[in-house]
Amino acid sequence: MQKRTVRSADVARLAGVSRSAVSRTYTPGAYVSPETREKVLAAAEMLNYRPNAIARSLSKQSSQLIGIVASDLDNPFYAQMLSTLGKLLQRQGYGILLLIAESPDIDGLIPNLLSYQVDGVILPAATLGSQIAIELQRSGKPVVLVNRYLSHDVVSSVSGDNEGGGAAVAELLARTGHRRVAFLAGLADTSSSRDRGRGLREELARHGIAVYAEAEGRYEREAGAAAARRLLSLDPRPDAIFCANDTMALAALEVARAELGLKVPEELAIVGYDNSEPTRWPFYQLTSVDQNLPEMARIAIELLLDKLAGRRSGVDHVVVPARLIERATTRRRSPGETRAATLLTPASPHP
Amino acid sequence: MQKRTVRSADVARLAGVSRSAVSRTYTPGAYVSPETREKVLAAAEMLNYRPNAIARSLSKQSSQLIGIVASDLDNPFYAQMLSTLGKLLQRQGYGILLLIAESPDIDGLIPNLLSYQVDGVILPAATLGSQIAIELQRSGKPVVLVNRYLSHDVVSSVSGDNEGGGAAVAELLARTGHRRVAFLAGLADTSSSRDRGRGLREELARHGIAVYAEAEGRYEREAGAAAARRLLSLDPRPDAIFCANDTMALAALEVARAELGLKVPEELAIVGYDNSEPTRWPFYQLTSVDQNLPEMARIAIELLLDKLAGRRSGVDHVVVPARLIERATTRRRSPGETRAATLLTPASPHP
DNA sequence: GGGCGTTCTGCACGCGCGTGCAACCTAGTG
DNA sequence: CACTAGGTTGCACGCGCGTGCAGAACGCCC
Repeated sequence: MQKRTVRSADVARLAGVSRSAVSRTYTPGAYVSPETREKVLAAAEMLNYRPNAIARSLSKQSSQLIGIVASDLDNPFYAQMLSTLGKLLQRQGYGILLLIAESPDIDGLIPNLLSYQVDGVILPAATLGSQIAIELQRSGKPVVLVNRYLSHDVVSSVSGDNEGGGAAVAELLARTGHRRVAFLAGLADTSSSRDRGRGLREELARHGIAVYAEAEGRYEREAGAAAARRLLSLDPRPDAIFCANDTMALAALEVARAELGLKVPEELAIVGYDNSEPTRWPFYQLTSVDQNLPEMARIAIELLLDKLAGRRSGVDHVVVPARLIERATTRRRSPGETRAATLLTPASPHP
Repeated sequence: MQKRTVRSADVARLAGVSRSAVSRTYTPGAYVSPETREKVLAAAEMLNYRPNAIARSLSKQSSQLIGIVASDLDNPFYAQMLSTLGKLLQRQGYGILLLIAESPDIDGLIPNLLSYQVDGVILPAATLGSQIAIELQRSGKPVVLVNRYLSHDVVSSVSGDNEGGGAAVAELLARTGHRRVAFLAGLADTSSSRDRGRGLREELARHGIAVYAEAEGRYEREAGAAAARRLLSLDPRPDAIFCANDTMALAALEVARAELGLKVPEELAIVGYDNSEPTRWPFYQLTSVDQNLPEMARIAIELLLDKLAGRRSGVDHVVVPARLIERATTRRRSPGETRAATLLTPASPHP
């Protein structure tokens, strides 16, 4: 049990040096003779001294804290994103100030973040109000958006190649003979959903095919199932559905199999997005698109730290390539197409 | 773009009052006349002033920050636990300092947490070294363990009623005529796995049944599947498997159905733990045990805040009742047992 | 008019640490 | 021995804010 907080002055007294010497011992690249440093460290050890980061922050005008605004942690993609971002930041010596976005008053919580003088902010969220990002940016702090970008070139971002992912899906579906391809969108006002749809549409068009039908499933299971039912009740029925995320794709798969008795992929192909864990489960084997989350996280951190270090200024938009992962809910390509297939068929998600 | 950080002195000057008046305006329960407060708020608004929480922390010797050590965010249970804890803390005006536990050097990161002068720490993790908790406790900060407890009465904790959960499963399996009940354990050195096993064992014993076999699946999918294969290759085969979490239970279910062609629940009953989302998916319909996560989170926060406010001292261990959720992977009770069944068959997880 | 209580304000110090600057010490050189 | 350069150290101030204390302003009553 710690009686009283140990200050650098206590260490200095015990070591027989000045407080400055203690401070410098803990400041990389400061002038301290080896002997002094030894004495200080010994005394610190004895007193169980830890520099007070709060005081340091105040003095140095930098908290070594990064704010992360998390939302949608029920979604494994964002949970893992948070975990990965956090690990990377920790390794760089940063602390993480976490803000859980609740629908009502995110705006009320952001100032709270700022009041702790975070050095920068990461916003990993497709569904977060853009207002926040702009406001943060205006406060002068480095901000990086993950998995969303703003049309006005105001805030830096890193996102997956949603358009490319959609296009890859279109290419596969077209080549394997589908002509009535439906799109099950996520949230209408997210760039991710829009771009996946656009990629699909444009690549299909290149093959002389139009998107057969569209519905919105808000990225959720129930809404996705309902949308799938609507799509599958069309006459003639779609022969393929591209869903803007895995959650909706799995729901669609269950509707198709259990409710309608459809054979997948023979009568209906289904493709998801995110390459989440359940896609690999034997009952599903869902063809999906991998976003390369680790790379997205890595780049987000890189962007942010570069800005902090003044190595980079201005606004960047980085797009991370996506990868189509073919599994059992889509038809195999015919042998004659092996070459094209090689480009897109992966062994492991990311080598 | 903020030119320079706005200090309380700037506000004071503009408002024509002293710096103290500004400070008191932002301190609930301090003496300020309504007119002064008005002037201050107007000036603050004009300058876009936000009190510097770092400086406040230093001065008040309290950071209003709670440390949360997160691990296993891939597990939806812990992801949601983090989310819930975070929301509750935010509503109470606390900030969250997040630490992602990485296997190698958690011990190296904890001091980092402490150096930011967190007011308290929450450790939601079954697999986290107990050493850390004890060390934290020794630093004099309030600590609450979630979903794990230490045998020595040293650190406060809140956990689910693992023993009761295991017992409820035993009761169900015994009543529905099973005699060869296997236990698929999680990690051997976690209290959660041990207690679930003990509850099962003791309640089965009360029905004159011994646990038929045991295996360890480390709470993971692959290891769980392997363990399930081992259990199911016994002769005679178990007629029920209780798995220490849903992940392993789903894996076992797939092994049973897809690899061995077993009919569930006719030939084999399977029960999981956590009542996670996939248990509700139509393909699985897994009987499971709900831990009442929201209640666990609520109590964890309550314990911590009570300690912070000095309303509670000493060590508490709170156990939150668990609830058996019967679905399609276990047999229905016979009509004669309706009364007993009512006790345990839930409509919704928690009313 | 004087005394007193109430309400509010400002002063000044402290929270724990970083760091520019000057002073100090040592060794080396002429 | 005098002098200088280089290496170390300590002093003192600042980071932005909270708060005890003394005093000011005001109103009230005798």
